[in-house]
Amino acid sequence: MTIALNTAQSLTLWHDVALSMVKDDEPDLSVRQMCILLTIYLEAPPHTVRDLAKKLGVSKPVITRALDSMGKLELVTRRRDEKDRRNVLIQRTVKGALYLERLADTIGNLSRNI
Amino acid sequence: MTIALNTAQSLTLWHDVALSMVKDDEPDLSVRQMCILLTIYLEAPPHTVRDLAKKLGVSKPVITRALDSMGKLELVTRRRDEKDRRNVLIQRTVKGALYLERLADTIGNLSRNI
DNA sequence: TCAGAATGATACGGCTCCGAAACGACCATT
DNA sequence: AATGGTCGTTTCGGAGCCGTATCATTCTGA
Repeated sequence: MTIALNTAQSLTLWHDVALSMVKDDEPDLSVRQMCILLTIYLEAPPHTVRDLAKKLGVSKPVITRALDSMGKLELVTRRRDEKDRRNVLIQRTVKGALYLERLADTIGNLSRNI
Repeated sequence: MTIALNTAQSLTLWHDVALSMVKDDEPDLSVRQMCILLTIYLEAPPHTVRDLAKKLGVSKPVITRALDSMGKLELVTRRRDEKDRRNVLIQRTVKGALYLERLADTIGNLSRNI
């Protein structure tokens, strides 16, 4: 199935979703944080700091700090890789999955009305 | 025409667009800034600080500061309302229109591939 | 005309984030 | 065991944004 949004539909959808994110109580994630979170949940593990930095084209500290913030919100967790203890494996959480499920619901519902 | 995105489609689209925003050179707009910008361009004028604050459910300083930032990027302009000089009318710019046109293109193109 | 309301901007203290550089822990090779 | 490379984190100064409270300007209506 192919979906194609025209200009007005694209912007309206983006606006409506952004508005719902602004209006709910939870603190807004930055575009970078959202991008990291979605990568972790959409792509197959394992996820490491260096891989994410490369995928997003940002520096490693950006990833570390974003994981700190989202870790406080319990949207992601970190664990040492026992096979190679230099690596940190980034993992999903129940709260993160629910957060993105809600986001998908919002997008899906709003996409129905444009 | 009705469009309905399922969960995976919604999140993939959001991820892809966020990634393209992160990767381009321009500084990322916050969710609030984006929401304000889209409101200005999608809804009919006039737009005032207090109206935008009410629509987004945020305080007036949030709007003032977002307009400052986006004004520096030349995405919006402000002008005094001569009929009631307490009001400030927020206006579109060529640069802002082009910015959103590009965003809509990105969304439209990425929506075609999911 | 003048007190009060309305509007947008600013001051303040606090928090987050940024990019670049340096760091400690760990691994691989010899 | 030593060395060089890899990985994630931390540090540093600087910049941006937040919410609350307050401000100056402008309008309104008794």
